[in-house]
Amino acid sequence: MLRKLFTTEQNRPFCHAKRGCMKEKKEDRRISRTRRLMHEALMSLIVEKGYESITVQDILNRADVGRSTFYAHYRDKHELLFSSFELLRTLFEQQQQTIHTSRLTGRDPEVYFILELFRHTGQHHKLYKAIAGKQSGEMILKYLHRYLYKMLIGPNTELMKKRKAPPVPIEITTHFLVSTLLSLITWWLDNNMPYSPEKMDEIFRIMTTPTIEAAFDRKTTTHPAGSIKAFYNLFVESDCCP
Amino acid sequence: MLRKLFTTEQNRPFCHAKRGCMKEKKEDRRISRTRRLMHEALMSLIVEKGYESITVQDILNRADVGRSTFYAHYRDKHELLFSSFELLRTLFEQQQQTIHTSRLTGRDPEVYFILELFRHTGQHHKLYKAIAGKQSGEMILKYLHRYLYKMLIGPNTELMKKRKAPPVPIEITTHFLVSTLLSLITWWLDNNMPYSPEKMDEIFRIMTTPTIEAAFDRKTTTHPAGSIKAFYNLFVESDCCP
DNA sequence: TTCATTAATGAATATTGTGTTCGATAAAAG
DNA sequence: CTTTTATCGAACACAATATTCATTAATGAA
Repeated sequence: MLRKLFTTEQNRPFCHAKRGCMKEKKEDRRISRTRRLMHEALMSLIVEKGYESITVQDILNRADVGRSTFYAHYRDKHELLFSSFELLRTLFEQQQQTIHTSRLTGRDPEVYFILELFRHTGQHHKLYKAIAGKQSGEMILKYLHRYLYKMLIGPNTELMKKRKAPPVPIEITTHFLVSTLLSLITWWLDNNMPYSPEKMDEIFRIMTTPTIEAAFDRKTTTHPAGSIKAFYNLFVESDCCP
Repeated sequence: MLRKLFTTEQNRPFCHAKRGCMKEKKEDRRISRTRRLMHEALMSLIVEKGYESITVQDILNRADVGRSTFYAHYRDKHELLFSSFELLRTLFEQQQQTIHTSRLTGRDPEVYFILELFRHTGQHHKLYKAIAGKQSGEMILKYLHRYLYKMLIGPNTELMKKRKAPPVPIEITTHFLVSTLLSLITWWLDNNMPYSPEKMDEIFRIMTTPTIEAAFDRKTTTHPAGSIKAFYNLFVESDCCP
């Protein structure tokens, strides 16, 4: 029975990571092999001809798997793409976790978030280019936007609302920050990463810091560095589960 | 013959505007009527159920035209959407033209570009929401990005490159500015335009002005207003034809 | 008004892509 | 070795796309 595949995994077909899975069930080699093949097929196809124009048949040909096998794993190609993204996301969050715990002493870890994001993106640039580059689909970009929004700013909106009457409404500022970050990442990927992650991190700060100062009430902070620090403090510490 | 429709128009099926068309050929009323019906159908359908999920059959039902009629005009629904955007674009450019010629004396017209863009967007917000809002397809957003890029900055890149060694590469700054503008517009539309075009224009300046100053070499301009002015001077005067 | 032109019609049809089913096969686990 | 189960592959139903062509009717020009 094909459906058995789902019944054994109990409605969580994409639990690739160890996050939350106490029992490290050894996955059937055939399953991981098939999934890997399909992921690789999708990624290479996106780079070649763009996400939208890919058909399931293309994926089957490239991955060399049967039609029924595909639908045993994913409902459609969107779900396949989504699960690719989930793999990267959990990987990044694990790396974040280890970095933060190993840096208990030393300078504030919050400040490194953007840098780590660029590093991680560069590390897996082929995958990220497929997912977030020119050729990707709208769906995943919107999802990324929501994800970064929640990850960076969403849960801490209350903190930001305490400031009285900023010249620019807060929703716009947050929307703007996420858009800027996302546009920097996609630009970087689509232009074959001409600068280092460190440089991109620096650029992000140069471009957003003055805006943050201008958008929030400048008078509440005497030292400009204060507002920047306050903003970066909002970054991590969100238990976001989209 | 249905194909006659295209042979008479000689491979430029969407020459609705006068731009470049010297001979004002009176278009058959049936053609413009059919196209109008299909445009209206598409726009209302996008607002209702989102662009991606619309089928050609939906458009046919809503517009009440025959299947073959649709394909006589447009290759697919993408082309229909694209031609809708073209109508708005030429309308905006005509408005810009008349505004600029009527304001020969007075303050610099370049500065009004963003404001006029917001006003025009607000004026036709239903159409723009369909085209650029949450429900639209990604295709047109990417096209809008390219269009604004060319319109605002692209042709004048040489001018900007004369500045020596700015702290942020110019390509990134331009990309950033277009992304900011686009994200402001889509945010504004998706949130039912809670602020006036004037306020949005102000917000755009508040958010981008400090970045422009930071991204370009601050030391080359003594007066902050100078660099802003220089930037806005780059805006208009482009004969962009995407 | 008349008349040649041509856009629109609608029904038929080929084509493509999606998603499902099921018995047979082969690989993995125990 | 035996049981389990993921994969195969071919068939199928279905939905949507895109094309065709003879017929109808609206249009613009005389």
